[in-house]
Amino acid sequence: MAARTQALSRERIVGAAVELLDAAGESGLTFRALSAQLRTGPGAIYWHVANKDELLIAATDAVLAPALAVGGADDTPQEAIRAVAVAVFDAIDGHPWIGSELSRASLQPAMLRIFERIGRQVQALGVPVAAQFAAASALRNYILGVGVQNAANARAAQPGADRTELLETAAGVWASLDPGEFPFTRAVAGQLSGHDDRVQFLDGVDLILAGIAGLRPPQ
Amino acid sequence: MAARTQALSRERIVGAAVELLDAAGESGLTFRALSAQLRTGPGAIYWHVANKDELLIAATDAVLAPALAVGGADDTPQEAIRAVAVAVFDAIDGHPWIGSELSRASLQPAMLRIFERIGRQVQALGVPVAAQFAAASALRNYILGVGVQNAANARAAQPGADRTELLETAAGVWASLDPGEFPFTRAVAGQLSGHDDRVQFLDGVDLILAGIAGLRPPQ
DNA sequence: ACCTGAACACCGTTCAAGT
DNA sequence: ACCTGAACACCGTTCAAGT
Repeated sequence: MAARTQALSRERIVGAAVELLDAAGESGLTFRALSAQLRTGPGAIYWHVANKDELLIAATDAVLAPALAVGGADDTPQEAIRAVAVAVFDAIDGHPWIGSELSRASLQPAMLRIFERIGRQVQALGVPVAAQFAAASALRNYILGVGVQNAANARAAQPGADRTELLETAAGVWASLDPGEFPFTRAVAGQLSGHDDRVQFLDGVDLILAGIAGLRPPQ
Repeated sequence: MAARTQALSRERIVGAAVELLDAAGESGLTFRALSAQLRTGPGAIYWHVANKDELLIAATDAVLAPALAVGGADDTPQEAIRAVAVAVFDAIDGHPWIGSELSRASLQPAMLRIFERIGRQVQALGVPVAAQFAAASALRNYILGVGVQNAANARAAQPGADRTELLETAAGVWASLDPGEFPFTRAVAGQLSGHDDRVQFLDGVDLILAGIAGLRPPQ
């Protein structure tokens, strides 16, 4: 069968939006570019999607929802939390625009999914009910903070750069700061360029998990 | 002396930008609105500021730098870290646009200031050198995550709403989620509307501080 | 019900021309 | 050195008109 123009649908629109965002970043997604790729007019998209915000939220969820389907049934709660954290980290690494998008709407489905996944494991850890909300929030906020930070790093650099190059650049800026005003930041600049930020991200998760462990009543 | 048109300057431009952002949010800052308020043409601003990104970074730093000048000399490291965290939290509460802006550029001065302040206190806590970077990063990432989240909440609601109203709205959404898919989020929805999110923010800081305490070698 | 594409009301940014 | 403001190259979104 010959290739034929497919009918427009919300799914096709969201899929094309993800492609544009991956290929050209946040500024690459315009209704004109999107409608050109879909071989239609810009107005057609509005029949399936209310506006650009809704499109961005849908694109974020389309990438994150499958990424969050990780972790075996026999994981410990700590392992399951690390698995969620790594899934979000890697999704943002592969699609930096997600990092900025997650920070635009707090009740978007992707954010709720992350919170829910973490919260169940916090329950499984035996954290008292009154402290579960704070514990799950702390983990989610940390993960969101790292993701946003990494997305900003990626946006600041040239499109092709990988994480190692980004860290080199940041290390250079840190090392050139005023020693009187930024002694600490300068002192740790060396660690920045050598380290694996994925490992350090998980160290931070473990730090919070260690704090959460202290919330558990003595058995 | 009669009021007279002041000469344009970077400071006046940044000050007017902060006023516009506070009054009308991120979408309120345009070069046309800004130049109208400064009684000049849009092109004049470009003599003092390279572009809109630089203007936003300068506006963020103009609000955060003085806010970070808190804390007495006799604070414990923990107290000093909490003071920095609260300063950032309150600055974002009063100027929600800062929350989004902080997430746009990782090497901007406001972000570096926060990291430096926290890092010095982490040193003072006696954390081993090799772990200082991870500890300071974890705290900064958590603070950034909360700030971004709160800014998103504020943007989602009507301009006048205070934090209590925002939480009520979120609690309503959470309570209406599918029980099969979101049991944890639904279960804690009740805690959301009753609690003080400023207190809970500090609970999260304490959680990380507790984890960091475990990094200290036994004396 | 769904698509078309011109038109509207904006943007950030540039730049020749002024003082 | 600094300011002016028209103009350029875009945006998101709407809507009459089509099928």
